[in-house]
This record gives sequence, structure tokens and C-alpha cells, in this order.
Amino acid sequence: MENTNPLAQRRFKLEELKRRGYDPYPHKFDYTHTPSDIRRTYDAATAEELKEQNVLVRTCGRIMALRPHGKAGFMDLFDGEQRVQVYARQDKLGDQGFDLFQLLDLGDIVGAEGTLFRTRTNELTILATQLFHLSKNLLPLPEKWHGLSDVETRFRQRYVDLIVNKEARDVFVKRSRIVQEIRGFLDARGYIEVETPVLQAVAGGALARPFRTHHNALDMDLYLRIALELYLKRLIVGGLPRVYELSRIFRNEGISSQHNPEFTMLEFYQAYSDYRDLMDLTRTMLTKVAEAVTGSLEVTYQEHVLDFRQWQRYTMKEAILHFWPENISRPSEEDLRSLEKLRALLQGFKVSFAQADGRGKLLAALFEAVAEPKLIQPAFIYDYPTEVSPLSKTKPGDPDTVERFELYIAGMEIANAYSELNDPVEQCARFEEQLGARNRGDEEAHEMDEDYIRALSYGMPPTAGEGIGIDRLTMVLTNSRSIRDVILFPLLRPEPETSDIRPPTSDSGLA
RNA sequence: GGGCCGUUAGCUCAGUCGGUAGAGCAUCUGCCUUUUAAGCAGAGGGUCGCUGGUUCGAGUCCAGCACGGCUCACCA
Repeated sequence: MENTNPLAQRRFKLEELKRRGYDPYPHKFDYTHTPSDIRRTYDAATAEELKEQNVLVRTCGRIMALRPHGKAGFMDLFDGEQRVQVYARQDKLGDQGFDLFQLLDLGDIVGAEGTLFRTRTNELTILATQLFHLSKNLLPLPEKWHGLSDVETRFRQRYVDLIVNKEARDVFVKRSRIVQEIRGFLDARGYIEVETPVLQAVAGGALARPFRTHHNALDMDLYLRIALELYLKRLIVGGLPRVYELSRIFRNEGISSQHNPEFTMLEFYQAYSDYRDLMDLTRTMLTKVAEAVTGSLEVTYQEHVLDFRQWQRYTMKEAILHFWPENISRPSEEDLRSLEKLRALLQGFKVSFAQADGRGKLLAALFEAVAEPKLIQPAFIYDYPTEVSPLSKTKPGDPDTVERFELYIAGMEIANAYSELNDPVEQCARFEEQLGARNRGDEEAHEMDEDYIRALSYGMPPTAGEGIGIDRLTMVLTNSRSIRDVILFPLLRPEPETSDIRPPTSDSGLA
């Protein structure tokens, strides 16, 4: 056996297993303990106790370390969470069993049966009486010290990332916990979880560009949803007073460390409430989630410590004035109502805008330029321009402003909520305004949704609704700099063709 | 889409002034029955992302392309 190519070696060893009568891919394995079970149960047991109890275990996992010593050897079996050491000795396994041990590679999945003891160095170990081949590792795992650090491989081959990088695994376990906590929180408050269409003839509920697709049998173009909103409010009309959906939405826009074309949104709607109720609810919910997931209300995010005990509240205009840079002369509240002044202020920040943009859109742009990056600690920004909020209810006595808030944490927009506009006549007029913007070239302006107007016409109770970006919330609570670190399989371009992915079909390629 | 950076052995990385490819881990051979980054001795392993160009000579310089990262624009 002179071929030292690790890939060829592994294929050869697989053939060798078959030749010796082992099933290369057995169907199941009955075990008494996972490696984690063993560690949990016996980590505290002393050598003497183990000897007295004579504990017989049958476990399985992936080989993460292999230390042969002539006619004996050690290996670490890993179940994804914990490792347990197995000691293989020729005089315990017999010649056939020990031959199997010598055929094993790092990364193979095996079973082991034996009794627990402690080595001289006091490590909890299974003294194996039997080994079982369960699956072959044909592609070697990344190196044991440095692990896998190539970002591209981590995203494309997340399975490898999960095997070797505990931090990656921890993020997704926490993500699951976040979702679980949110569901529990809403379920406990009388919400029901629903599922609404992903394929929609009109992609509404947000200002964004959709993906287009096609249904063959109906010969009909459809869009992938850009929000959950409009169908959930139809359900409020239908007499389901508290509904939520936690699911994927799709926006055909750029990719960045904060944007993936498909992402997970929670939206929930609560009848007979307004946006102030949701500010309180949001604070209660996220405080609970943060504590459950991180174990603390002080959460480290990059160079910051986020304090979930202190939530700031500013109107959009207050935030602009409050966070105004000291070296630029501060505008008056009056200036923020003037189209010309707003344009001038934005130019001062080198923010571009369209001539057609009204005061509301410019005000929102100014807020994003001045205040958004500084909103590190949890902060509610409320009272948004009507112009950028076609589905929100206006404030009493102020048709230019709506009852809407967004939650910012770590400089990112995490949540968006408002008192829902439930007047069908006004909603229709708002859609008409959006169509105007659309005709002026705004591809993200909202489309007319006739059925939604019809639904509102049956009467929707006063309602407050909110969307929370689950990916970004997960970033905050797992200290992740990029959204790709919290999405298992982020969108990447197809990888160029490579060899070595597919195992050869016949000969093991040792020529 | 723009700008900047990266791509060398299965993995993590060096590679000087342009002179013909290196280390550790992994793999293979031999020794080794309580090791744990096991050890000792030896060996094999490269389309230097791809395509061109400059040059006597390119991993190295230049151009284009591919993929990725950061960033700006757009957005949540």
C-alpha cells in the first residue's frame, strides 16, 4: 500500500471492509447511551465507583481523534455535542475486532460496546469489547487544530462547519431556542400560528422588489411573498383576533452582511390594540428571549454590551435632533417640515434622493443617515412619515404622520410595527398614491391589492401588527457580525465545477 | 453594480529581488497495550483558481475571467 493519497486510502479501506464481510452502510445501530449521555451520567464517577458498578455501555458517533499505540489505541467518539474516549486493545477485541480498529479513519462513524473505566490520566473511557463500522468517511475532515476557517467552505458545506466548529453549532442551537421562546410567548397569549401563501399574484405588505416565478398549469406569473402582512390581516377580518406566522420571505435585492434574499420573519397581529401596546409587548418578549437564550440581560455584541433592561424611545424627529452630529449646525423642527431644507440637509450628508421624493421619504432618509448607526442600545423609534407607511394608520390630527415604530438594536432594524390602517377608503387612496410613485419609477412602491381592500370593507377591528427579523435578532443574540453566520445555507453563486466531489463508481482508484 | 483584498498539498498557512515548491496537521511504512495537539524513525503527496500577456525564465509582474470576503449603493 504505497498510495498515500488520503482520498484513495479511504476508498481502499471501504473496499477492504466489504472484502472482510462488513456491511459498508448498515441500516441502524441500537445504543444504550450517546457520548453526551455517558459524559453527563458518569463524568462525576470516580475510578473506584466505575470499577464497582461495572457499567456496560453501547454508544456511537464520529471519530474525531485517533491515537493508535501498536496493539492498542484510543479514539474519541463525538455525537455533535460531546466526546467520549474509547480504548481499543487487541486482547479485549480479539484479532478480528482489532483489525477493524486498524481500518478506521478519522471521521468514520462507528459504534462501540464496553465497560467504563478511568485511565491513568483519569479520563472517562470505554474499554471496548466490540466495535461496529457504521459509515465511512471518504472525504477527510479539516485539520484538528485550526479546524475549518475558510468562509466560503463554511457556507457552502455547512455540514463540515457544523462537525468541526462548535461555535457554528452553538449559533444554530441558539437560533432554534429563540424561535421556540417566541412561539411559546405568543402561544401563551392566545395567539394561533397560521400559514399563508408564499406564491402570490400581488406581492404586497412591504416596499420591496419581489422574485418572479411561473405556474405552468395555470400559465400564470406569480411572485414569492415579500411580507406576511396582508394575508394575516385578512385573518383578523376573518375573526382570528391574534395570529402569527414565523416563516420565510423573499426579496429580490442586494446581498450584504445584513441581507440575504430569503430570510425569516415573524409577523403577529393583535386585534383591539395599537402600536403602543406592541411596544410594551415587544419589550417584554425580547427581554424574555434574550435572557432565555444568553442567560443574561447584558448581551455582548462585538465591541458593545447591549443592556436589555434599558429601552430608549424617540420619535423619528427626536432621534434626528438627538443624534445630530455636533460639528454640523442643528436644524430646527420647522426645518424638518420643509422640502427644501430636507433636501439641503441630506446633501450635507451626501445622501442621494429622487426629485419625486416627498418630505416623508426625505425625513426617513435623514433619520437613517443621522441616527440609525448610533442606535446601539435597544431603542424604539416611533411616529413615521405617512409617505413611507402605506399600510399604517395616521396619528389623530396629523395626516402626515402614522402610528408606527421600529425597534433598533446594534444599529440594525430588528422590528417594524404599526397601528393598522383599517379604513378601506383611505387604504384604497394610499394604494393609489403608491401607484403614482410606481409610475414615477419607484419599483418598490406598493401595488394595488383589490382583494385586500375588499377584506377591509367587511370591517377589520382596530389592530396592531408587527414584524420581527428573526435572522437579525439571532445575530444580536449570538454576537454574529454577518447574517450568513446565522443562516444555515446562505445564498451563494453556484460553485465552479470541481473534481473530487464524486466518489468513483467502481475501482477505488489506487492505480 | 462600484471600490479594496484574497485564492499555493486533503486542512491551516509560509514563499525574500522574477531563478524551477516549503512547514505543521492529515496520509503511507516500521516500532509502540493507559494515550489525549501520544511518541520515535522514514516516505509519498502540487494544473500555485482559470485564460492570456511580458520575460531567457512567472506562485511572484500585467490584463481579463471565476469564486469568496470587506465596503459603498439598494434594502429588513
